[in-house]
This record gives sequence, C-alpha cells and structure tokens, in this order.
Amino acid sequence: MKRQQVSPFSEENEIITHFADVIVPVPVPNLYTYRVPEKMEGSLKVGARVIVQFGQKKVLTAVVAKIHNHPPQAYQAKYILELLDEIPLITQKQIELFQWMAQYYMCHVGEVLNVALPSGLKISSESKIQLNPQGDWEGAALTEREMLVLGLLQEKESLSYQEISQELDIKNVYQLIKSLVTKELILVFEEVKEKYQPKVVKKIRLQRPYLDKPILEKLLKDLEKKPKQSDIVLSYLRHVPVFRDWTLNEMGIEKSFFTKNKNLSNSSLKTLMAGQILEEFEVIVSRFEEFEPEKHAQVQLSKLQQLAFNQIMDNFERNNIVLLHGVTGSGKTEIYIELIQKVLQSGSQVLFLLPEIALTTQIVARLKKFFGSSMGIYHSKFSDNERVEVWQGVVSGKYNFVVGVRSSIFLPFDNLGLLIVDEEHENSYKQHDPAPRYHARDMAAVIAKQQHCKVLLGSATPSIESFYHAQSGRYGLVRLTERYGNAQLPQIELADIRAERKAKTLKSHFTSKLLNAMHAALQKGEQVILFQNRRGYAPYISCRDCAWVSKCQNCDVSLTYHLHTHQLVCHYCGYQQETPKKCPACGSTRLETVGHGTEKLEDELKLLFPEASIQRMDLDTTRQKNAYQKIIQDFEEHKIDILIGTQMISKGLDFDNVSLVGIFDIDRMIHFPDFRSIERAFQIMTQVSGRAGRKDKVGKVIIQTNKTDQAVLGKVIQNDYLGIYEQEIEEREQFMYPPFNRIIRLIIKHPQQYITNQAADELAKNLREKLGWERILGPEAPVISRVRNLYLKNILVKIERQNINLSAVKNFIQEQIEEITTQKDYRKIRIVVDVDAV
DNA sequence: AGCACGCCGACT
DNA sequence: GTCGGCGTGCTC
Repeated sequence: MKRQQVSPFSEENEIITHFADVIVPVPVPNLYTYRVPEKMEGSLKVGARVIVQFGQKKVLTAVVAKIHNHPPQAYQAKYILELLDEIPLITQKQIELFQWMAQYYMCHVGEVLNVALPSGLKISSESKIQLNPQGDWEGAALTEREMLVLGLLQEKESLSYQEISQELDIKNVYQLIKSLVTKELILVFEEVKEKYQPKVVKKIRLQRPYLDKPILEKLLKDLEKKPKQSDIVLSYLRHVPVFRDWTLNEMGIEKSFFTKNKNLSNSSLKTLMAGQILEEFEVIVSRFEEFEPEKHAQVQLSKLQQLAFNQIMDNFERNNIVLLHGVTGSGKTEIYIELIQKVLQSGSQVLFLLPEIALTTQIVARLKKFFGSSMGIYHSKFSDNERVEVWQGVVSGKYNFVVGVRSSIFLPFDNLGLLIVDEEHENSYKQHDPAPRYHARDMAAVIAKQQHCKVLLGSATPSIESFYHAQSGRYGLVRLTERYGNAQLPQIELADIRAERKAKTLKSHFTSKLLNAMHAALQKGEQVILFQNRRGYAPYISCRDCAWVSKCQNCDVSLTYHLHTHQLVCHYCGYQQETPKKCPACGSTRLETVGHGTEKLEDELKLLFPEASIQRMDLDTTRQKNAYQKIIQDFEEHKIDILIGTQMISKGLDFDNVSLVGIFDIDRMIHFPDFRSIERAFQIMTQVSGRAGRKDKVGKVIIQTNKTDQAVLGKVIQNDYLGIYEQEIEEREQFMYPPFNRIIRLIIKHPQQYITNQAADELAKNLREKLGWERILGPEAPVISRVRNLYLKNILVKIERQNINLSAVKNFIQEQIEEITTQKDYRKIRIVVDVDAV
C-alpha cells in the first residue's frame, strides 16, 4: 500500500527527532542531551541503559532520564550509540530517587548512579593502543621510550594506558602516545567491556527426527551392536523419559551428566553427536540454586508476638513508619516473617534490610525455609554477576522479596509494600565513602513515601533519633519487652578492675570475678563469649627506656602489633612493617606491647584455660570466604568453648548454650569524644549481652570496668533503654544535635597541616557570617587528625528541622566550598560533605 | 573523574 | 631549541 503524496508540511509526515537527557556515571552536575537515532525511535525508554560517547575518548553506559523533542541550542548533540535494554532496568521512580539523593546528600547524580548500579551493569571503555599495520618505523626518528612502546606492542597485541605507564614507569603517557599517533606508528582504539556474563550450561538432547517412536526404537535396535553408544542413549532415556512425554526432550540433560560419569564413554558421546543423533545446545541458567520453601514452614507466634503483630498492623493504619522495639531474643524475626508473607500474598514486593555483619547464613537459612528461591539475596560477598541476576530478577518479577544490605535500597522495585530495616540503630547503614553518603534507614523512609509502602524499623536498642520520632507520634511504636518462650534476660554484673588491681587479684586483663565465672561455666559444659572491640595483639608497642611508640608514617595513629604475622599494622591506611627488634629511637631491646586486642586475649586465655578450645573471630580471622561461617558452625556444634571477638559477634547470632558473656575495654568506648558515644556503648553492651542465655537458661554477663559508678553501666544492668533515652534526648536538645537539628559535616583535607588549618578557618568564618555563630561548630581536628598523609579538620553545620530553607543552606555551603577551593593556594584541598553524618 | 590543551622550566 | 611537567577547563 503506497502512501499518496502528502504535503511535506503536513503533520503526518513530519519527522520528529527525539533527544534523550541521560545520566552519565561521572561526577558532573548536569544531565547530558543526546540525539536518539531513528532506529531507536519507539524502543528507547526512560530507564534504559544506553552507550554514549562522552568527551573525545570515553565510551560509557548512561541511563535515560528523560525523552523530549527540544534540540539543544548551544551545541550539536551526539547520537546515542547503542541501546542496551529494550526493557528498562531502571524505573522512573528510581531516576527520581537518584536525583533526590544527589540533591539531599550534596553530590552529583552520576555518583549516585555509580553506587546504585552493580558494576556488572556498567560498561566503560578503556583506551588501548595497537601497532599501525601501515606504520613505517624504519626511517622514523624515535625516542628511547617510543622504541620501548613499539617493542612491547610486538610482543602483545594491544596495551592499555595503564599497562604502558606501569611497564615504562612513567606517569604521563599521553604525550608519548600522541607523538606515536602523529608519526602514524600506532592506532588508538576503545575497548568496550560488557561485564555481566550470564551463566551458560551445555546440554544434550535427542535430535528432532528421533522424537518419533518407530525411529527411536529402530535406533535402539541398531545400537545393540554398539554397547557404549547404547549405554549413553539408554541412560539419556532413563533420565529424560521422552517415550512418556516428548516435550521433555526440549530441556534435555546437562552435558556434564555424561562427561562426569566414568561408566559412559566420552568418545561415544561425540560419535553420537557427530552422527546427528544427539545434539548439544546451551541454556542460560541462574547462578542461584533453586530452593523450594519447606512445605510445613509456618511461624507460630507466641501470645506476645501475636499482640505485637496486631499492634504493628494497627499502627500501619495511621503511620507509614513503625518502630518495633523488642528486647534481644524477643523473636522479632518471626513477626517479620509473618508480615512478609502477608504482604507477599497481597501481591506487593518486600525488601528486608540487614546490616552487613548480621546478614549471616543463620538468618538467610531461616528465611529460605519460608520463601525458598523466590527470595533474592543482595550482599557484598556476592559476585557482580550474581548481583546483576538479583537486579534482573527484581525487574522480571522472579524476586518479590529481597533480603539485603544497605545498597539493596537501589534495587528496581516498583511495587514495594513493605520495607523492613532490622537493627535500625546500626551505623553501617550509613555509607561513608564514596558519595552519596546516604543512610539506608532514612532512604527507606523516602522510598516508602514515594512508593506508598510501609516501613518497619526493628531494634532492641533503637537509635535516639528513631525513638524520638516514635515518641513524638511521627512513627508508630510497638514494644516487646519480654524474651520469647521462657527465656529470661541475662543477669548483668560489673567487675571492678581498679579494686582488683589494688587487691592484686587481677590477672593481666582478667578480673578474678570474670575468671571464676568462666571456670564455672566451662565446668558445666557451657560456652563463653568474650567481647573485645579491638583486633590485633596490642594497640602499640613502646620502648621501656625512651618511651618511643610505634606510629604510622602516613596517619596520626599508633601501629597495632599483630602477633601471628609479627607485623605492625596501621588500621587506617593498611600500612605494614616488620616489628623492629630494637627501639628505632634509642636502640634499646626493651620493647613491650601496651594494651590488649583480641589476639592478646586469645594468647593469655590459652595459658589460663589450657583445656578449653578457644577461637578468635575478628576481621583477621574471617577474611577468607567461608571462615566466618565455619567459626559459627564450629561454635554451634560446641567444638569451641570460648569465642572471643570484636563487634562481629554482637549481631544476628543466636546460640543456645552460651551462659556467660564477658565484656572488655568498654570504658574506652564510653569516653570516646563524640556526642553519640554513650548511645553506642549502651547499644553494643546490650547487643553483646543478648548473646547470653536462651531457652530456659538465664545467662550471665560480666562487664569489666575501671569506674563502676558510670550511669550508662547502671542502665545496661537494668536494661533501661528508656532511661538512656531520656538522658540522651535531653542532651541532644540542649546542644542542638539530631534529632532536633540536622548535621552536615565538612571534612577539609590537605597534605600540609597549615593549609588545612587556614582553609578550614576561612571556610568556618565565611559560613558563620551568614549562618550565624551557633550553627557552626569548629573547625576541630578529628581524633585521628592525619590519615594517608592528609591533615584533616572538621566543621559541623547544624541546621534546624523547621522554618529554614534547607536547600538554600546547602547551596550556600556549596558556594562557600567553591569559594575556598578555587583559590590558588587551596587548589589541592579536598572537602568532603557528609549530610546527616554519624 | 578523565582527558586535552596550553603555558613554563631543565635538558639533549 | 624541545621534552615533559602541571594547571585549567570541558565533557551533550
């Protein structure tokens, strides 16, 4: 049907060129406009990933944020090179969220995108060089370096810029490359890498003609003389009973089924394939095992749990956010499961957030029983490919329920019904580096508003902020004050280090009170957990003669002594050195370790309890992939009597046989110079104590302290969360800290101390001029005032929650930062902006 | 963030 | 004189 000539001015014939504003994963302030090629008209959608040229060299993955038909006036838009997703992998809501986050957390959308997408979904090009086949380098005048590069290119087909700079040990390779390009000896090209690789399985099936009964029967008869081939075909038919159902052949059987079976001949398999009887084909499979939920998995809520559940549902009628304050061991997880099931049944999606260290196999295994492999898991220990599959699974609807860490708030849900934030007080929900420095709990509230879903915050020790919102009626509040079943809260006692030192009953770092309790517990065959929030052997070594102390050369901290590796290690920058045998300052050999970490406690325990099996659990013993799991399993199976660990042991672990918990070195935490130190100390003591006693055993907790009359200790003993809250909230109000004010922390960094100081002073002065004296705190040197050879200064900006234009203040801060960093002396200054710093 | 362009010192 | 250093500004 040929269209009749239409006037070129008629609307019908008008060709509308579309343009797409895209987010590029680069820290630039704006969206960039590209021209939509005709072939993508109609198929390009908001949220799709596209490949674009950005700048002269870079090719990268961008995300379409807006499609329109306004050609940019000031420049010629480039074409979009390629469309990656016919079905967008990013939702419209997410794009709005990314932009909101960039605004709120004072960073660029590109940075949000960079953190949000698993790197498997990102593509970026790498510039590489290769020899120009037309190049004539016989006559060319070449420098030594140019010769070297050409030499390297003869051995290797292509080189990246980085490889060149490494091989030749030079910093600036661009000039060199440019010169070789102008001499027409090499070519520069862009290598684009698609990172996500679906998992492919090779399979075997019968070729089509044999799906006919007589033909197949004839084949079997023919093969009778060839027993090896016959074996293969018969075992295929045994596992894929095509006689019963011909369609079964379609899915075939994994090739490895034959190749791994020693009784079947590999060469016969090949013969059968060559003979057009069997065929090989490939299918894309999930990296996650299929896992059916247990049929009878059902939660049986106790009376109290059921009551709490009803209260939560009731509260959700009025509030979008509900705080569930339940003591350790009160069985919050069962309530979560019940809620999740309910929401899933209604057809909505659920996201369950857990802090990194709490997302252990224990909880995952428990949830799997209920939800099987329809539950996605999103965790940093997962590979990129696996994370991409979870992402895709959320888009496709395979996963309606995801358990994950902080970054799972970025998953492309479009129909969330419930968002659970367990252990909501945990500060690992706050991202520190890189930008966006977001708080997953706070983002949960934002997402909830956007998607009209409900948020349940759960904790035994809620953050002061959340509890305040619950008290003031902004959030609903549900409390569970008793442990599940007959379990009792542990009995908490103090051990007075100072008194024992005087009485000379202190053995190294152990009070006799703790030692006696340990002996008693071990004798009864019960297990003990010791908490020491400091890894390594000793925080530093020191010279007895000249008082020299091991210090990091890059940071303002002491080097921690590690016994097993016999190294001095900086826990801030990772710097390591051999432990000197003599004092580097005076040459004395009288070097001693000072203080104690987990390693030293382990060491001393071996002498004190030679019979007991002792295991340490900290960052150093759990580096390998399954080490963490192994330790927990060993402890569960009672292969370990005493487990000593850092805060890693305080989260998400339930053990049945722990009757005693010992807490070391808590004074240091209580006196840490930060307005949240008391809150933190209370949280950690309560959480660690919660590991003691389960079922019908009353656990015991002993806290060693130098000062027994500290208020926070009394509150821990009485499990008086409200007491701590009252005390803290008053202080927060008095000093204008959160939740009464927002805090924006500015961190000024420079390799020279006086420049850091000068710039910080100037910035603070400028901020005060407009924002007033009381809104600005500092500049102050942080506890660690130098990290990785950069001197640090902090400025805190406190902003009221009401009656103030927050974005105007943020813009002003941004202007002031620019004002400072554009001065020529301050060029190299870095200023980190941390909104709602914790 | 990269990367190109442009302006200056220390070397063949 | 050029090579190679770093500061400055742009990327649709």
